[in-house]
Amino acid sequence: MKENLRPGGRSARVQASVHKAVRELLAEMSRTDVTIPLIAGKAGVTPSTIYRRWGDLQELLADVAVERLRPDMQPIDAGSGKADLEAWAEQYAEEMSSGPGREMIRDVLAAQTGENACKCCEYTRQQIVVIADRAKVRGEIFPEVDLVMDQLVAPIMYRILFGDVPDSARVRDLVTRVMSAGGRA
Amino acid sequence: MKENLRPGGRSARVQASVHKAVRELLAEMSRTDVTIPLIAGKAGVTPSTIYRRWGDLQELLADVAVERLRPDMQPIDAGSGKADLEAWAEQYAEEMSSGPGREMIRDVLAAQTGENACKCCEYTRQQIVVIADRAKVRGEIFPEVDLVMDQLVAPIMYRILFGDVPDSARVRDLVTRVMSAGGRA
DNA sequence: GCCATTAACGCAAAGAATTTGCCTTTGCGA
DNA sequence: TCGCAAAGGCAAATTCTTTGCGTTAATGGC
Repeated sequence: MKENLRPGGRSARVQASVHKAVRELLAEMSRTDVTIPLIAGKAGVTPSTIYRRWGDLQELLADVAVERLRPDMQPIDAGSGKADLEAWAEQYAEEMSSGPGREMIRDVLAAQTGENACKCCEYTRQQIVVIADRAKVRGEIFPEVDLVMDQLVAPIMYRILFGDVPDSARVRDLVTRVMSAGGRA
Repeated sequence: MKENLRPGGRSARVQASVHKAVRELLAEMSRTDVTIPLIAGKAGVTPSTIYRRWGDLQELLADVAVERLRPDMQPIDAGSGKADLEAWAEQYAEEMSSGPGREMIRDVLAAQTGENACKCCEYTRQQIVVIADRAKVRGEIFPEVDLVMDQLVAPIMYRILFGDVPDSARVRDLVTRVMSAGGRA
């Protein structure tokens, strides 16, 4: 794979217009009504182009979803590691358990390629790393990033995926627990 | 929904033969090659029957997957709460991270109906409850079931879903942590 | 036990999506 | 500039999905 995605390339243009078409269609109709011929029409390409590049609708949706799941900013600085983590976790839980959030996660996980799911996990991890680094610079005690992934991110995501939306109180509990459980310099 | 599934009913027969056909087809070919007409042919029904009952392939696969994810036995008794949990968690992680295991989870999560995912989570929870009850009968200290779900099951599942297969050592660490973290009578 | 009711299925035709072969265009490097 | 290789357009063939209508099987009242 050569990943011919230089800004001016034809591949890049096609990808951009197809992604844009998907985002617009998802915004204006139900996910189950979106089809590849529809996307192709809106994007100004032929369906066969999409089939050849993405294989099927599932993969295309996963591709678009993972892009939308990329954080668009650093976690806000709330003054301390715990406050940072609390603020971040609440926002994360809220975004991910919203209708569109759940659909994006589903799209990412439903794709055959595990690659997109990895990316998605990596984005989250990076956010935690930023918070952890900030805490370390302040000289605070902060748990290992892996511990936060296991004890905070994983439970939030598990509940969202398996039917039970976590509320703010529970998220705060999780934060408190992870902060007291594995702290170290 | 009336759930006309008495053993002798026609609905029950159709469901059984369709499920069986799906299981057999999944065993002998790739998931992406399985189609509804194929299943219908093998099950001895017409495709329209399947479309009307399940809606699409995704829902049917989810239906079959959740059935296969139902535990077929109680967690083994290894002598103590911690040993029970360790044995159970290792087996769970292994089954779920195997190729077929991952596919079943994906199928369940990819379906639009969250119902199947809930069931799946409930099955797991029940297994933990059994282990917890057994520990309590023995007079042992054992953590709350919710805590075990958050700190053991969720991390295992998160890693499986988002690309990183947990090995035995990590599973044991998780068990140790949850046993020491939240123990109570 | 028999008949009316209704939900589910089979069949087949119509409609929509997917695959594929072949040709053209585009971007890249010699 | 030219040739090469990768990607896209087009259209035909195939396959899947939807739907209307008639039939069958299970259920409940009598």
